[in-house]
Amino acid sequence: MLEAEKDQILVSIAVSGDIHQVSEFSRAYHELRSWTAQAKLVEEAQLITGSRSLPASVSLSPAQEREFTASLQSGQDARCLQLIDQALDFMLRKEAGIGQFRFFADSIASRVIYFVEAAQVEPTKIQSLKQWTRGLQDCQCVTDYRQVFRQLLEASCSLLRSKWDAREEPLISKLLKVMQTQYAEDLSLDYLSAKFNLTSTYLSAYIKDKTGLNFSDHMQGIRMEKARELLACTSLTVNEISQQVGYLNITSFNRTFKKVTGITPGAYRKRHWLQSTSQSG
DNA sequence: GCCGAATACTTGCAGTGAGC
DNA sequence: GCTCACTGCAAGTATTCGGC
Repeated sequence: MLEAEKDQILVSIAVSGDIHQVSEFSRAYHELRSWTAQAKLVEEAQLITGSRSLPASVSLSPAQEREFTASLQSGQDARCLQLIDQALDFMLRKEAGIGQFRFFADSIASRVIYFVEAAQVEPTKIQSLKQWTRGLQDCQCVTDYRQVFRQLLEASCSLLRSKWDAREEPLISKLLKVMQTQYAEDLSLDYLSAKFNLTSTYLSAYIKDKTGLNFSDHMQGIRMEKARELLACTSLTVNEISQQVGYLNITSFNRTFKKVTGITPGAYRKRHWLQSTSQSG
């Protein structure tokens, strides 16, 4: 019997008369297991007759990873979920196997737990978070994954936000608040260091030490999130959006946007528009 | 914990060209 | 004509490292 999957699937095994040794059966069993891991994440029944080719990459891109980490650490669960949704959509489109979905879920969950532990949240609260991560192992469809990720990320970000707000790190909490509210202005490390009576070099190192990310990474993450929102939900020109999110120059905005998302602002808007029209129509 | 100097990186400007 | 993408270059800014 497929012990690990006994609660989720029912398997009937017919043994060919050609198999005489236990080792042969064992090999067939492991082959079958690898096939089940390659099954598509769909709710309808599937007929699996052999191995199939799977998408090579099922993780966040390096830029998405940086943004996910920045959003997680600053307690922005909505943006974290957006990135997860994008990744799950991509995996669905590429017909990733259920094993790849599990691997992706495990890697995200362990990263979330790592950062919550690094923030020195009380162990009892971390234990309750781990319940959500265990829930990821029981997901049967992409809707399940979205739901469990939502619960996990909302709880984790809430813990991280309250940790900063609990005045254990009052300075970093204030800094993140300024960055999140004044991203549209010409916000520099010099401005912040003057505001908090520190040198810019010390402040730079302090932000990196406390959050794991640089000042630039934080600002970029916040600005790009807002830019995506404006591109998707408004008819403002790219130039207007670049100014609204704090770039004085559209060239810098275009360059940064492409670096972070992999596509230009115009292409992003077009793609979002195509997706929304195909969903509504 | 904090600072100064060197280095690395980002930004803004100017210019060009493609597409509508 | 307008918007957008792209490039090279110079200037400005952020990061890192060694030291106090």
